[in-house]
Amino acid sequence: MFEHDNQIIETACENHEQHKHESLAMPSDEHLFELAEFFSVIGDSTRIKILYALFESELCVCDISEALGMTLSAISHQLKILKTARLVKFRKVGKSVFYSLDDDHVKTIINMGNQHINEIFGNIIH
Amino acid sequence: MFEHDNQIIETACENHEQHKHESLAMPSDEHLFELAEFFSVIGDSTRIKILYALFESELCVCDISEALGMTLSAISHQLKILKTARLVKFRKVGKSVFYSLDDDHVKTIINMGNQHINEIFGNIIH
DNA sequence: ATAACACTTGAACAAGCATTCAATTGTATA
DNA sequence: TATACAATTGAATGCTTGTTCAAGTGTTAT
Repeated sequence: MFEHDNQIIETACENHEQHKHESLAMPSDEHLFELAEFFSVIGDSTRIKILYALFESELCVCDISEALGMTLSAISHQLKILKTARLVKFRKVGKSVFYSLDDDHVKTIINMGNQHINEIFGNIIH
Repeated sequence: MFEHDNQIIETACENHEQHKHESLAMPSDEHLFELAEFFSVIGDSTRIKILYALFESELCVCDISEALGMTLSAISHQLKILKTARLVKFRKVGKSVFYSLDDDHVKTIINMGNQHINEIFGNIIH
């Protein structure tokens, strides 16, 4: 489960009753890594802005670039990350490449994030 | 909304019909930043592991350190980030500090992340 | 008071990452 | 064919960030 092998843990605490129970609920390190990676993909201002822009409609790279006020290159790099994470898909039309959400429940996850932020900061969005 | 001011956008694309509609749905930069920050807090393996450990029961720093096979210092630093993001709360008992989830719907968000990962990779967790 | 323990903190270091720049690919048009 | 345009790519840069290390705080026990 956890790799204690090449690390020295400095503890002699004695409140360890339910350790066996915890281990049962903990997914594999591999899964945990993928989970963390997914959240870190949407944990970036630029990428969240791109996703928000795509909530409305599909857009070409050029459109997104203009909407966010960032260079084509910067957007393209971020789209690659979103593409790899399977959050966006694309279709080519002539010179343009149109991007859209690959998965509708990403919207749901982001909205739950909104809910959390609103509870914390107590403000209303858009 | 977006700061186009001190950036040069290299585009002359002409597929710009629905820009006014997009702007309506886009939250403020400040909100977007907080949202991204929230997701980046749970977008780290160590912090996700800590949260998973706390799903079961409240734990002292020492317990978490042992469960994850990491030093007290490393865990303490990460707990500070989780504390600042209001994802965990704590109570002091003698020498120990017991941490627990501050907000139950973080569990829901993480489980939605699990759902996404499972759809992408097609494997079943724990 | 002294020692031991649980935990925190700040500085330092290395690894990771977002943006920029320059060059390149591929498609459409003159 | 040559030019322009949309988009991608890779290297370089600077910023961010997770962990370690060493020192410190506060609490309990001897």
